[in-house]
Amino acid sequence: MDSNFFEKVYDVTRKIPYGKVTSYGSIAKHIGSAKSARMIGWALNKSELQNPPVPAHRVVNRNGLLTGKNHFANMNTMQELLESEGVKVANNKVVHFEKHFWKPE
DNA sequence: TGATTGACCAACT
DNA sequence: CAGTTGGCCAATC
Repeated sequence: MDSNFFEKVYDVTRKIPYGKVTSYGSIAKHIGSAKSARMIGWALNKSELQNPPVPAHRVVNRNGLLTGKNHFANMNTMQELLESEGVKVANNKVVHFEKHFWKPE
């Protein structure tokens, strides 16, 4: 509504199907600003305050690296969630990232 | 109110 | 090849 940016970020992030992941840049690009990927991080940071909560663990950087794991309650949370959904994670990085990569329509 | 930072990405040096 | 800078927008200090 007012915060179109965050709204879109949350909306797209919630649309990520089970066992899929996406990158900040893709979301930002889908929103309209490919360079505002930094804002995605801000949005997801507050995502836990949003209702319903946003699966921020399905959002990784361009390299498939779990850059945001540090912002989770526990650093293992993100990796465990991804593995729990079928996404293999090695060294805080998504394995076969492009394979699990999901692009917002 | 001005300056800094922030879960990024891409280009340049 | 590695480090720095620019860019985007919003929130925090």
